[in-house]
Amino acid sequence: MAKQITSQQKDYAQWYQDVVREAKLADHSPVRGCMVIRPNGYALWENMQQSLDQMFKDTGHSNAYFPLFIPKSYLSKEAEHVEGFAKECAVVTHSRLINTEDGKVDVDPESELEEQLIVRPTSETIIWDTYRNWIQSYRDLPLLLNQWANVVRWEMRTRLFLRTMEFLWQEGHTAHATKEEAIEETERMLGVYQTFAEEYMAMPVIPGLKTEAERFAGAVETYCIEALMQDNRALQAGTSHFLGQNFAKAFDVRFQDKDGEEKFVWATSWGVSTRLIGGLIMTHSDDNGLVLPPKLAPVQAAIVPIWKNDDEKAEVLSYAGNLKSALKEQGVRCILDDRDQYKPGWKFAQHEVEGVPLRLAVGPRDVKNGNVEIARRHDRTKDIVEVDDIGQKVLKELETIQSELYQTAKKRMEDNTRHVESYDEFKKVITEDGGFVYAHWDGTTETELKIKEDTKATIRCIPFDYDKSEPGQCMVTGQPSRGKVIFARAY
RNA sequence: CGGGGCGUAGCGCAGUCCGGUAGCGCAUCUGCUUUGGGAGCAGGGGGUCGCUGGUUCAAAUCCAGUCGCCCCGACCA
Repeated sequence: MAKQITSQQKDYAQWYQDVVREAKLADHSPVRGCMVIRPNGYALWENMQQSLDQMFKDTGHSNAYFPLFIPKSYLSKEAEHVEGFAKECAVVTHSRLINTEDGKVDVDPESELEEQLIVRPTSETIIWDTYRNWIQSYRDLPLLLNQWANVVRWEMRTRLFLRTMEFLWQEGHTAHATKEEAIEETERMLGVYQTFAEEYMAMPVIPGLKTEAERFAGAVETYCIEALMQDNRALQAGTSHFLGQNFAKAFDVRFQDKDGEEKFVWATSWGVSTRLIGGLIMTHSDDNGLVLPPKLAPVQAAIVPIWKNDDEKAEVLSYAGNLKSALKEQGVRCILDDRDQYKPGWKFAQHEVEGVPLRLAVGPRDVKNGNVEIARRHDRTKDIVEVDDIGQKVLKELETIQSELYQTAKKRMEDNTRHVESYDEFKKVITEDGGFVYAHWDGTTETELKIKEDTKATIRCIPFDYDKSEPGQCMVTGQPSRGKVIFARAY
């Protein structure tokens, strides 16, 4: 039925691209590595934004906006930070174009900038430079800001939503008087991300700590949530960083504490991006196209009327109109697809490939019998139900779907999480099964890199229950290990 | 940056080997019939064949450049 979608089994990467295209989420732009987010994709992002934004507000944060351009010199102020991002920065060097004789345009060599500008790959530097001016006293703390923005990272290899050169995200940047408070904030926001991933995206995640090799450039600790995609590769879905006093020192952000002493502030930053859309696709969708969780679906229910002649059309549309009102009354995001130029079958297929969770079909038969046909996208089941109390019934269906999507995804993650004891076993499992693999590791970057080189697997995180797990010996070196960490091949 | 693939109508492609009026499917427009899982028939519109140069009576096709995009790897959210 699906038009142009390669099966997951045949070629998962191609399937992913096909779904993005057929569900009209995004197009490739004329510029390599950039994407045009189409209305369907952007509506999804808006719903994500809305939910997250509310959660940020509920935890005391305010939104602000910092500039796209960052003076080049700022990047050099925090040594590790610059090292992490230097290789992927877009640089603005000129400010003008001129017309050339052959009717084209060229950069005006005379417009060269005195100080070149970096297009932000992230905003720590410009924000901390600003915070210096805003923070003098402990009374100015904590400073809890977030911004919704685009950032640019000059990537070698891109994939729509998962890694593009420009992407949309939010970045929270907070300043605190004490280390403890900053760590608490880092953990709190990771919790927000976990809640969002699980309750809204219906995407189970494992929260944990990044190893030194995977840590954000400039952070003391990076916390993350890791999800497992249908092809058994891991996806870092969100990160929250405890920045210590690194940026405070680099940008000289001090405050006078209650005890009268001048101290550097403690910092955090945290972000999720349009990458989440990629994660959403690879968590729930199938060979028929996109599957969306009701809480984030731009359209939760599509009503498709069916008629043969004008008389039927009139009565079916009237019936369907009442149906729509009943759903709207319950706050269901629904559309009545009364387009005349498409046949019902075409509409069924379109809403299916675009991931609309519920389809309500009504024809003359239903009008006569007081029924509605309800079709669920995620498991492709259909039922005829009585139209009485349809609003409540639909709400209930949406709740069930949301929960079933989560349960299915969670079971898949659990079924693909394995424990190994030896390196041979590890290599076999990583290669043949993929998924999350718990194994003992001696805690050194050297061993981690060797494993990566041997198997392409990286440590996705040191899970939070690490200290509770059994000590053992590193599967590679035999050195003592405090507990098992989670490996996977990742996006 | 390596390996592979592709640039021909809005989209997907054939045509290129072997040079000879630029085609097919979908989409689009008009009309009629249709409508419970991507409708049928008839008629129409739409193209600097990525770009530059060369060979030739003649180039989408051959030759030499060049630009771009996609996929797979190395780096990364």
